Amino acid sequence: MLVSRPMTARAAPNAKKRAYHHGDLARALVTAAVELIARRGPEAFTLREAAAAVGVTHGAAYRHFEDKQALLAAVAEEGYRGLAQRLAKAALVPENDPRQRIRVHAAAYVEFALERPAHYRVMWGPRLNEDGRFPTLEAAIADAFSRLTAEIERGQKAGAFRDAPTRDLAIGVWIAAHGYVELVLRRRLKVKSAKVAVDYFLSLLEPFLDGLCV
Amino acid sequence: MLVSRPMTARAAPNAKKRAYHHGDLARALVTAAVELIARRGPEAFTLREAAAAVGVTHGAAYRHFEDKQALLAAVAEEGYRGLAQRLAKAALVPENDPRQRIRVHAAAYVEFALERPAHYRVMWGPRLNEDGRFPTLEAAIADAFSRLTAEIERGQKAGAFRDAPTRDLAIGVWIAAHGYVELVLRRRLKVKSAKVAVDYFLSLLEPFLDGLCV
DNA sequence: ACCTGAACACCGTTCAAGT
DNA sequence: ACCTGAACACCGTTCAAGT
Repeated sequence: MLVSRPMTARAAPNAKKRAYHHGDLARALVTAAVELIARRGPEAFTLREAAAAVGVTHGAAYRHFEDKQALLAAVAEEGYRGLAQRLAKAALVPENDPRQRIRVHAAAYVEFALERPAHYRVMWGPRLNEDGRFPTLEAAIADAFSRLTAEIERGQKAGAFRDAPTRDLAIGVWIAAHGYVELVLRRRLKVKSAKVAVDYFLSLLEPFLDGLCV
Repeated sequence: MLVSRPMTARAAPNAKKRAYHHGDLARALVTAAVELIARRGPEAFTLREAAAAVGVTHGAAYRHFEDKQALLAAVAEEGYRGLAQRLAKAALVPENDPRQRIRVHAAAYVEFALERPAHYRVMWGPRLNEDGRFPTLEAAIADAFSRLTAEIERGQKAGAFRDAPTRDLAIGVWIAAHGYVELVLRRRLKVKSAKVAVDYFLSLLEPFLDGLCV
């Protein structure tokens, strides 16, 4: 986790210690990386460009991140935190029908991914799955996923959902949502707009929801 | 430096045009790429190493492939052809229950992916989705997917599946299978063996199958 | 402690030149 | 026509040196 420093990038109007010290270079690099990735895609992203974007030599990044993957892990982590927030917001809808609540959560997931396709792809980056190398990332993933589990549990407690392992049903929603997002992002499925994409996903989910509800 | 150069399987046994002509360099590069990727992962794969593996200068690859992506597209295409074959084999099971037939197809998909995780990841490579750049790849994808559609149609004609658009139900199976594979390959889900992974997937699919069947 | 500047060992891509 | 050899413009990573 990042330790707060006296000076942040956007504060200090007449700061003078910019000579070679940056306020919070780690944070600034992540922010720059998120923006660069959103603009030009994860494949085009380079450490050097991120460093240049915050006005620093590329070697400086290694004082804060072990390597490029570590920076990407931080980017992914921020993504999962945003996803968790979005799902938390979904949980606040004034709706009591458990089935409809699952729809709202599933829609929130897909919406989030399609709003930031490049960032979402970093969240599934190939080098982010090395056994326990990025524990805070794993925690963020678990936290986001727990929102789905909590919602399934709610429906089960209300007696609306089938009596199967809660976690398994939550994974069922997750694989459907993620699989769908991939099909769209990889253009296996052409969609005219994000809204159409979300509605179509909800229609695909209907058989599962029928099976989910008792 | 002596590099062994395996002739392609169907090439002339005692061809002598090795001077600087290769029998079928395009094919050989794809084969070498598939093997390298399987051994060291898609991220570590380089054009130069593939060229070296077949005993040719890296620049030579450009006589046969426009760029690295074109070679990867050929690798992906071969993957989808293998997947289509596997699904075709699944369709031959002596089983008439439509629901069980879908299980067999879904299991075949996941098995295939987990047998060759690196190759499977190339099949979903980020640069393979550019509008119509690789038409033969797109055809191979469509062919593989059509096996799922055909199976859903079969069940619908038998009156076993719900009366929803055939394609939508097939996509439902696809997103579940692909989403699940991703969770496993990206270690979001830990599985002890491929067999356990397949069985677990089938259990996750049950709610969908309940909703699919009328 | 934090960053620079220069180096290193790689890449993908291009292209004149050979055969 | 097909391939080589050398070049080009990049990468990620490392590290002595500056402040």
